[in-house]
Amino acid sequence: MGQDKDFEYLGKIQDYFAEHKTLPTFSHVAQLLGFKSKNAVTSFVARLKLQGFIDYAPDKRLKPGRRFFERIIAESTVQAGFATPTYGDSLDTIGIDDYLIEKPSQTILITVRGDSMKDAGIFDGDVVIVEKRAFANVGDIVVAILNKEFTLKTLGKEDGQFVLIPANRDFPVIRPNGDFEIFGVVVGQFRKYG
Amino acid sequence: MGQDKDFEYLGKIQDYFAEHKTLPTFSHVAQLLGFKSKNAVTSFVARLKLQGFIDYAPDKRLKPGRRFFERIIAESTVQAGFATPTYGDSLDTIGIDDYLIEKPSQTILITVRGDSMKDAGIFDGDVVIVEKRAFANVGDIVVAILNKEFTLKTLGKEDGQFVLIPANRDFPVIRPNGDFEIFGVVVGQFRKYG
DNA sequence: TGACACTGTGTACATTCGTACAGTAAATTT
DNA sequence: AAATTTACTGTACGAATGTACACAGTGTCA
Repeated sequence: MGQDKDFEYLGKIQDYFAEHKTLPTFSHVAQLLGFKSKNAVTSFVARLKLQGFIDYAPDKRLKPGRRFFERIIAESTVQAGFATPTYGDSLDTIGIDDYLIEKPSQTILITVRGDSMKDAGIFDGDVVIVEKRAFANVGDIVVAILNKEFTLKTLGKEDGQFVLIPANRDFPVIRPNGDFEIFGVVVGQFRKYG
Repeated sequence: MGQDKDFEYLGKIQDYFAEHKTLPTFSHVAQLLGFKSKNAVTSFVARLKLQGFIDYAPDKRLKPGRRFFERIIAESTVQAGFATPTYGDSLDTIGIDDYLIEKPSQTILITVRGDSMKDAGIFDGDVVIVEKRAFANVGDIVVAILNKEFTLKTLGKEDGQFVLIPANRDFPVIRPNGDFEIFGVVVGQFRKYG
């Protein structure tokens, strides 16, 4: 199938975008993919456009289509392993931003310092995605304002009183005497290695 | 200062990018900002370029500069707290993808099943970002192919032999007798709550 | 085998690009 | 008040853009 080759080409264009933050011109695409004619690009682009990977800007130049940033998620199971996925497979495919952030205007990113949420898989240096709102459920990981300080803890309840529980045995459960405020709820987390 | 007006203009251009995933041409910028001449754009762009917000693509068109996507990540410290960032909604959709994925075409996402990397902060259901390559350093978290099965472990060395170390005391260190292959290296991880 | 879609080549072309240069009007400096 | 700088207008222009059309090679399918 030409499909496979198109996806190989798409990969190169995605790499170009990752590097330059803009899509190449027709001529550059031709150069990038080894075509000797710009017209080869025209039809190639038309194919990708049908599938939503590439689109046209108001001025006919190329711009990323709605699926351009999508990524394939493969399933790994400890025992069974997984196969290398391709676009053809009907696996979930997502853009990470869209997946993690639902309400951009109410969402902020916070780099976490300290190990108090270590056992919840939130390490020093991780970034948490926080949706700003005043209400949370027991069990949610929340950003709370306590004594005018922000802190990241799991929201719990003891004897009808809300408590803030760290996910690390070395830290104490906080039982706020006065009141505290919920700044937001952690809806996601990410980490970069290296 | 003209500075303020420039930033106001920059905001409009960032909005344009958020919508179109590409920067406008000089003519469109003029239109967007209410200029009647393209040349007004030339000098305006020159100013933003000096500050690193906008750059030129290989073909002289505009592309986002290194500071264009500056995302507002607040720092949280356990004791000191953090301040609410000012530009709440300038998180663009490309931000996280771009941060986590450097080589899109060689990168795949894998949903992790099992608790074998729990102590490394990789939980059941988390998604890891894997850059496909055959070589890794000791200490890297790798996806290895062992007995035709894929597995996620930390790469270690014992007596000059590579070993695969799970980040969970309940799992054994794997000392491959035969050879194993490195499928890729984990360069990032993310998780969604709720 | 022949018809026919694909994929890419090569040439031609109107449109649009970003830039150069000359000029105006207002703000800033001296 | 004169000189200079800044911010923008307006026209002109070579270069590069994306598109159109004719054509060649390859594989597919009846």
